[in-house]
Amino acid sequence: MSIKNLYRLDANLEGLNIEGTLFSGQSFRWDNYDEEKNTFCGIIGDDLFIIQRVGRASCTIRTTKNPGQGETTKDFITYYFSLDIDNKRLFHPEFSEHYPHVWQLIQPYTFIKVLRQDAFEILISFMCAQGLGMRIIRKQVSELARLLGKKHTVTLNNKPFTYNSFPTPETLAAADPESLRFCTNNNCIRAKNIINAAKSVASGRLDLKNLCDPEMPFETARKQLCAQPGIGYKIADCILLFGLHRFSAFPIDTHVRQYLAAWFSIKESLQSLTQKNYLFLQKQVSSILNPELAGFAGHILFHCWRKEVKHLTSF
DNA sequence: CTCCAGGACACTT
DNA sequence: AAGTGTCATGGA
Repeated sequence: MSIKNLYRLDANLEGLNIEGTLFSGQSFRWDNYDEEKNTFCGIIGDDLFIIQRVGRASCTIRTTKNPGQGETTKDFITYYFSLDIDNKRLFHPEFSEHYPHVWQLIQPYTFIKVLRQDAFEILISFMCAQGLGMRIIRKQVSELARLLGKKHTVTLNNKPFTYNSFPTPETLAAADPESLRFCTNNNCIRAKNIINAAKSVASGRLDLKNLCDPEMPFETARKQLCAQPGIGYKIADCILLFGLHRFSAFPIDTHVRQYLAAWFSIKESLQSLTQKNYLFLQKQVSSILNPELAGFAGHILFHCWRKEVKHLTSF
């Protein structure tokens, strides 16, 4: 295994709330880097990223990533952290008048970015997310990487630092369900579904690049995802939002249901979440949030609800 | 022991 | 098509 030297990139990431962004529960491969203060450590593809906050609006990034052809590392960061999206567009101007209490509460969270993450990694990660807590989801994802991902070692602070990439579709497709269940919270059905999805991607039957293409209608993309065993509307919407960069996708889970009822007085939100009700709630949301970026905005509400109201700390 | 955690699916009406 | 029950499993 090769040891690469990290190089330093100074980037002015104005308006990027790093802690909120990385711990908002959308990415399961970012964590605190305990050796340095205010520093976060993430794995994107084969590369390690160490991001340290410097002052209020700026941070230092160290990464193993080499600038690709025609793309600088800063370009990549801009894309990955969605710095091209102006968060002021997320909420209608009237929002603060209609929901002053919510508006006040979300102020510290309005800088949060939805990350444009790798489609396959997100596909599998959110398949691990049905009916489980955030902590266990993270555990599953890191176990998958540890068991089947490519191992890398780099020098960090003059010491070797080891991390694993997320497994490729081919590797996961070839995995054995009985051994994979140790990565899926001991759930054999989930292990099977994940292998099946990996096979679909590896064989080209499920073309993630195609799903990512804005030319493909949203509903068509969602339908293709839901055709996979183990993926319903909710997980499909998560994949669309975080992995396929469709910021209109608005996943509704137990927390979203709670805030839809508490903050926006949508009483149907407390009824059972049937498919019909799920779609009905999404329709209601489209009249509250900018439909084009509803999922992006929803993620800010999601994070704020969990932290400010539920006082949850695990992300 | 009970309840909850970023649901999905088969099985009735 | 729409509603209801069942499955699954570790952690608080």
